[in-house]
Amino acid sequence: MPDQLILRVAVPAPLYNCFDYLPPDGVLSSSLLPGVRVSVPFGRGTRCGVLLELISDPGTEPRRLKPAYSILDEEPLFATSDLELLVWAGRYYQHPVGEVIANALPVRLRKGEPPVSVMEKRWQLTALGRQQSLSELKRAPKQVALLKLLHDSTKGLTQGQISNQLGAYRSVLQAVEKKGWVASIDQAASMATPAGAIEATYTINTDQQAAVDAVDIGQFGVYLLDGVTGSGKTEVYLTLARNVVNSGKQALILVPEIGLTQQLIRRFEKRLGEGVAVLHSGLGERERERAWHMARLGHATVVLGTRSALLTPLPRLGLIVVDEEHDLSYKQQDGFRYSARDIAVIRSQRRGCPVILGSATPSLETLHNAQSGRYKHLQLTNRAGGAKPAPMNLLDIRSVRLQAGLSPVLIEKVRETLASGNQALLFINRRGYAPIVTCHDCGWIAECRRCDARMTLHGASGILWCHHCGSQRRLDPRCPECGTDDLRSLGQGTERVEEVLSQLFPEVGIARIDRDTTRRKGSLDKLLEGIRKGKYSLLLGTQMLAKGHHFPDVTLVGILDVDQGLFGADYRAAERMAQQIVQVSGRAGRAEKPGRVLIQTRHPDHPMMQLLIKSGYRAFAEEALAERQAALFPPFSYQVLLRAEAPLESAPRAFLDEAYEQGILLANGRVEFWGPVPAPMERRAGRYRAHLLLQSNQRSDLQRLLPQWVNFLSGLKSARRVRWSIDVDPQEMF
DNA sequence: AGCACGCCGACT
DNA sequence: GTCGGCGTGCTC
Repeated sequence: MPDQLILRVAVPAPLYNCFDYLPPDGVLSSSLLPGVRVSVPFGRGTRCGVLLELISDPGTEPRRLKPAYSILDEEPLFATSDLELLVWAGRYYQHPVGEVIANALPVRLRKGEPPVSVMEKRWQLTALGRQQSLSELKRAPKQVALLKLLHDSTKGLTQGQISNQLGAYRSVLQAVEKKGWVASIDQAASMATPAGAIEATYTINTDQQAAVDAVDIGQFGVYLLDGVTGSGKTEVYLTLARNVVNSGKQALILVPEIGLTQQLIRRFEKRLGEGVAVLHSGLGERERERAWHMARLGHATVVLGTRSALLTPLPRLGLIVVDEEHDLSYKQQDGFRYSARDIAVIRSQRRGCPVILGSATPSLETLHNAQSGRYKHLQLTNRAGGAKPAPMNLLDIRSVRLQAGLSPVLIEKVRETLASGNQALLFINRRGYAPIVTCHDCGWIAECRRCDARMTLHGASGILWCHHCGSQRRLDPRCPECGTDDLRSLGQGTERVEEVLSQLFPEVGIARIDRDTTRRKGSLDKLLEGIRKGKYSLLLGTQMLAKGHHFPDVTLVGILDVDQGLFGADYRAAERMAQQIVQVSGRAGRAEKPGRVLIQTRHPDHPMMQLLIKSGYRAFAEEALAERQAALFPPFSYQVLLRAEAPLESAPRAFLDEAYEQGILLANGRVEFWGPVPAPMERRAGRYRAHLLLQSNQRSDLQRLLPQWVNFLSGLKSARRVRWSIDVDPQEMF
């Protein structure tokens, strides 16, 4: 029997193996290239997978193979090295390859639709065509009309434009093309071709220059770019990206979800020219796919995007930047639970190019790697123009009468700030009007029916909203327990603070920035624009305020409710709180207008807080790292979290108990098992949740265990009664 | 995950 | 007699 080519296809399904097929009937083997999409029969239906590799060994395959239906792409969408990275990521995070690869594709391509064209063909007269005298062409009036039309256009015309003018002209176009009088050019490709080296149109300071010089563009290296807000990390990114582009390579810039504003995009486009492709959720499917193709084809020289942009195929990748590397949005929280930051490091290593992790508040993992010498530590110490970091002070609010969470001292400071013509920023990490609604008579509290959580009141008028499952209901003015109409709302969210502020400062423009005011596309950009122009003097919002945007006229930052972070449910709570405080504080002030930060707390003596206030983030981080080391928590150990949830209360536990038994057996004492335990909020959206935490000093111990364990788990009967998932390097425990 | 097959309760 | 419940098994 002659060798038969077999296609190994990554099919999107929650199954851990690949599937083998015979080539489609009548397809040339030259079109069977790894990286093309393949339409295949799967179960009862049809699916669109990606060809991973060709194997030529028929003997090892016992089952009957079906032929694939068709090859969907003329050229591979992924290079072999891109596929290898995705396969690696699937193994590392224990997620089916087919779904990992599907994650890397724009939605339309995932569904098997033909790729959108990036080539906008434009037709132009050739030199020969220009020489033709039209009067000699009396017998071909249509050709004359076409040539005349093209003669009058400078940039050439698309097929669509021509048919708009002249109707059906396909055959005529072909005829004159054959004569060599007209030719088409590829617009997309020509647009992105750099006209020459991009010039440095700005100057950077010596700190920034030193950071740029320290990066070896030619080889792999991880660099922590550690610089306070306003120290100009973006200038460093821009300079490095420019150098990389000028050497003929591509730069990939990742930013947190909320950090990708119109302002940042314009800045990159202005500096780095037309080769910038932006990938983010604000784009329509076709636009997004077009940008993706531009990157894949190498036409885009800079790719700017959020988490998923990391998976974009890039033929000439020469630099990856992960801005605000501590940001949690780099970790996908469902499905394929990957960390774009961590895969960025692996991708750079495989590619042999540098990766820059930038942050004013580096994650403890990254800081640890920098201290141990695995990452190179670059520091930007000076803020632009010599601005000093804003001093932080604690406001003891024990036994202080608060007005919507604002102490009299803070209100007075806000008043002074506004009176002097500056802006004030208030940070409160809670949206809505009030987090608790209770009956003053009987003590009833409004709770979600599907979660172990209280409902948040939205709009003083009264809609109760569960922030965990999204369910809503009207607030009945009467207590459902005792019928009294003395319901009261306790605590405050951004809406109530805004209400009180507008009473206290009726003349002042207030910008509230939270998920509710920025839901619509472009509304965040609009608010930021208003702030920049001075339309608003009081800025109020949740952590969205802490990300990426700088407000130079803000001279006072007030943090309202810092205490929840001090005693949070998981061991990362303190790290997050510190990052948040420093990030928010960094929004304030500039050289000639020093800022000031006031933090309200009921625990003014908390040692970690004291350390942060007095000595700054680095000192705090050192101490937090020492604590982690003592407790052998990450980054001094590695974790995997097995989660399970089900409508039936006993189901997750039953599944996790079996998982535990087998896990212990497979681990052979090299992995610690914690649990199973109920999740911090056991019931959420009507499902009971529990998890089992695995920890080890060696990544490899966990990695060795996982494939067998996951295989065992997928075969469990009790697994059918739950939704379960594996989270490698979990960031959040709930 | 989907989807079909298969074996037991209340309906025209 | 059937319609349909979801337990179980499979997807090259």
